[in-house]
Amino acid sequence: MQEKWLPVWDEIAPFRSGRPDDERPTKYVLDMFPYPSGDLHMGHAEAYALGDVIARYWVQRGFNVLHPIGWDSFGLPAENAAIKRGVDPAGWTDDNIAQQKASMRRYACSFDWDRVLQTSSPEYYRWNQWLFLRMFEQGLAYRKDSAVNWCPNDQTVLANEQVVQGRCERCDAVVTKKKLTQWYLRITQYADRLLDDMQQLEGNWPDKVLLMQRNWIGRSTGAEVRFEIEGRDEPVTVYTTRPDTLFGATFFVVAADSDLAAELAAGTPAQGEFEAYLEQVKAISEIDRLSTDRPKTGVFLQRHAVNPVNGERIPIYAADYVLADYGTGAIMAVPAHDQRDWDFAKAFGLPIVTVVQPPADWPGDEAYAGDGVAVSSGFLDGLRKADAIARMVEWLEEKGLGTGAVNYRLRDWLISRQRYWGTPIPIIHCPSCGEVPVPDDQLPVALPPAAGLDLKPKGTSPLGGAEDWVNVACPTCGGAATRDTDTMDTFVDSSWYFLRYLDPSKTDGPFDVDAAKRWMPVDQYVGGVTHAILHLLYSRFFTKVLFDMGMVEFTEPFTRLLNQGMVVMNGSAMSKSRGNLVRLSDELAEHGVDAVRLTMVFAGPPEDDIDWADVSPSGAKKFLSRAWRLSGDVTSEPGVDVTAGDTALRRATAKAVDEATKAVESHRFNVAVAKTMELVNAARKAIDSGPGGGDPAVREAAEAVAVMLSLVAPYTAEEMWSRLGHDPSVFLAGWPVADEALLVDESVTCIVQVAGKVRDRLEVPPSISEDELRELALAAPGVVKALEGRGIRTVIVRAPKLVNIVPA
RNA sequence: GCCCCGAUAGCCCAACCGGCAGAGGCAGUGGUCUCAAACACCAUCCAGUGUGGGUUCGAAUCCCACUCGGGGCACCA
Repeated sequence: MQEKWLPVWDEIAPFRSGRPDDERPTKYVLDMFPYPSGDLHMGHAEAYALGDVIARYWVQRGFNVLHPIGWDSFGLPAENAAIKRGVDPAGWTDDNIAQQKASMRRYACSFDWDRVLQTSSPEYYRWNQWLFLRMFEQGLAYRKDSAVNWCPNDQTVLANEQVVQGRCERCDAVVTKKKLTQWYLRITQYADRLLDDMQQLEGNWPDKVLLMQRNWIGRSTGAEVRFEIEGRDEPVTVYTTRPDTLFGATFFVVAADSDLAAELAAGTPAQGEFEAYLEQVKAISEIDRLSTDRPKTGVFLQRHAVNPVNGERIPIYAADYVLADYGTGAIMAVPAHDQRDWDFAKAFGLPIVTVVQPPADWPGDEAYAGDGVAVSSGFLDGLRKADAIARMVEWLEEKGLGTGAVNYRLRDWLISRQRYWGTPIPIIHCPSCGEVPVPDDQLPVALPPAAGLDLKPKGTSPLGGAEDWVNVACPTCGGAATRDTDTMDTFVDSSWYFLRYLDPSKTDGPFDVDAAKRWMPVDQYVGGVTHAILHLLYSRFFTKVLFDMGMVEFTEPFTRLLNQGMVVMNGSAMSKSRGNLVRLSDELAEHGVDAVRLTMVFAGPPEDDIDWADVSPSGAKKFLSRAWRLSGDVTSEPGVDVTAGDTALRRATAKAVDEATKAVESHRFNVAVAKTMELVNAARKAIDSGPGGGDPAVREAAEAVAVMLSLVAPYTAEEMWSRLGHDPSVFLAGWPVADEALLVDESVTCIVQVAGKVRDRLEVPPSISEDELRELALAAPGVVKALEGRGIRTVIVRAPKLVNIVPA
C-alpha cells in the first residue's frame, strides 16, 4: 500500500501550506524537531503520530495547516560520533537526516516538505549570528569572567540548566567548576516577564510545565540591607527574604569562593586558615556540595560587621553554604529562624536569638521559619511576619540602610561552548578595539572545514586550531585580530526555529515578519516534557527579545503545549544496555505503519507513558483490517441520499462523530479511536444482521470511519476511500458533521432509585417534565415494591435521566 | 525534606456539571465456519473504583488523613 499511495500523495501534496491563493484560515501545528543522531526511534514514532492527528484534524476541518519539520542538527552527539568514526560531522549529520527524512515519509507524517530546515546549514546559523549581534548591541549578549560549570568528559562548559543533580545532563559526568571568560545572554533581565506572561499559558500548557518554569525562575522578594564592616570603607550589602528577623542576626557569612571572602581574609590572622579552607571547598565535587545533609563548615575571618538595627558587632565567617552567585554572595545569619544558619550556629557555638515568637508547642530544637509575632525587635515588636517585613523595609529605606529587593534563582544563560559542531560566535577580538562584532554583511561566519582540525575535546575550542580562519583583520581598525573560537549552545538554534519555518530560504532576514503576523504564534506545540525548562524557557525569552525589537507582535511563541509521554518497555526506559530496546523499524516491518501509529495513539492519554509490553500492535492491525473490510461491503453508490438510510445506524454514526470530535479537540485521542471502533462494530452489525450493505446509512458510516481513520492510519483510510469509490485524497475529504437532530434520542432510559438503589427503569421522552416524571416514577412497580408502604421523605428529580426517592 | 501528578476488571484504558461503574482494546472461555487449523464472525467471563474517614438523597468524581507509584525542586538566604 505504501508503494501505491506515497507517489499519489506526492502528486496531490495535500499538506502544502504555502500556496499564495489559499484562503483557508490558518493553524500552526509544530512538532519538536529531532536530533539526527540515527534513524527514528519509538519515541519519535509516538510524538509524530500524535502531532499528526492534530495537524490532520485541522486540515479535515478546513484549515490551512502549517506543519513543518526540520533538524536540530548541531551539537555534541554528532560531534562525538564523528570523532569516534573519524568522519566529518557534516557528512555524518546529512546522512542521518536523509535516513530520518525517508523514514518520516514512509511513516506518512503530514509534514510540509517545502519548508524543511536544518540548523547546521550556514543559511540557518547565519541568523543565529545575526540575532546574537542584535543582542550584543542591546547589551543582552555579554562576556564575563566567572566560575562556570565544566564537564570534564565533554570538555566544555555547561549552562546551569544542563547540570542535573551535579552531573552533566548529557554524559552524566560529575560537573566541576572552572574560572573562564564566557559569553552570556542576559535572560535575567526578562525574568519578571517570563514569570508574569505565564498567565497567558495557564490552562493551555500542562500545569506541571508552568510550575517547573516558575520554580526555575524562582522569584523571591525581600530586602537588601547594608552592613558596615569594621576596617572596610564600603559597607557590604546582603539580600534577605526575612528583613523582619534582622534583630536576630547574630553572625555574618560570605561565600567562601567569592572575591569578597578573599578580600576580607587578606591580612588577617585567619588568612592562612581561610586559604586552606578555600582549597578544600574547591576540591569538593558539586555532588557532595549539593547534598543537604552535609555538616556545615566555615572559617571565622577574625573580622566583624555591624548589625544596622542595633549596632551589635557580629562575627564574619566564610562558608560554602552561601552561594557566591546568588544575591550578593553574603548573608546575614539568623539562626533562630533559618535552618541552615541554625545548623551553622550549632556547629560553631554561635548565639541564637529568637525574634519571632514560635507557637507554644514549638519544641525548639530547630529553626522556626513560620509566622509569628516579632519579639526582642525594637520597633517591630508585636507585628506579625508580613507587617514586620513591610515595616522593616520602610525603616531601612528611611535610614538609607537598605531597600526592598527582588531576587531570582534564574541565572544568565551561558552560551559559549568549546566545541566544533555549532554556530561560531561572530565576534572578533582586537588588541586595540576589544570585542568587535562581525559586520552583518560578512555573515555567516562559516565553520572552517573539520578536515585537519583536532576535534577531540581538550578544553579549548577546536576552532582555535584553524589558523587561517582565526586570524583576521579587525573590521574596525584593520589591525591583526582573532576570531572568537567558541561556538554557541545549540539551544540558541532551537530558540527561534519555529519562525524560520515561515520562510526557510529567506536570505534578507532571519524570518518573514509578515508571515509571522499570519501564522504565529504556534497554535499547538507537541513534544517531550524533557524540554519543559530549557528549550521552552529559552524560546520564550527569544520571543520577548524579538517583540522588543518590533519583529513580532506576540510575547509568547506557543499557545498550546502537549507533552507526550515516553515509550518504555517492561516498565523502564528503553536502552541497549538494559536489553529492552524495541526497534521502530522492526515494529514497522512486522505490523505496518498504520498499526504502529494506531497503537501509539490508542495506547492511552497522550501524556502517559506507553509500555510497549502492554499494548497490542497486532490488535491494532486486526481492527484496521476490520475497518477496511467495511469499505468492501458497501454496495450503494457514492453520493447516495443518506437520509434514506437506517435510522439506528445513522444515530450511531452521528454519535460516534460527535464524540470523536470532542475527544480529538480535547486531545483524548485514545477515546476518539475507541469511538471509531464502536462505529465500525455498529456498521458491521448493520451489514451482517441489519439492513445490509446496500443501506445508505452503511455508506455514511463507512465514509465517516475512513475520514476519522485518516488522522491515524493514512494508508488504510486512503485505501478505504478509494474502495468506496472516491478519488484521493481522503485527507481532504472534510471532517464529518454530526446531524444534530440525530443526536437527540427518541427516548431516554430513566433510572428510578429508592434510597440510592436502582429499583426500576422508565422509557421516557427526553423532554418530559419533572412533575410528570415524578408521578411515573412513584407509580413504577419496582418502586412500589421497594417502598412497601413506607412513607416518602423527598423525591429528587433530575429529568429525564434520574429520579431518587428517599423513604421516610 | 518540600511541592506536583496519579491509583477503576488479569492487563491497557473509558465514565460530561456528583446521578445505572464500562465506551474501546488485549488476554481468557464457549461457539459458528473448516477435513483440521489460522483468519473471520458471534457470544461470554471478569472489578464496585489503593486504604480509612467525612460531605451529600446519591461519591470513581468533592473534602481530610494515610499507603503505594511517577515526576519536579533541593544549602537560592
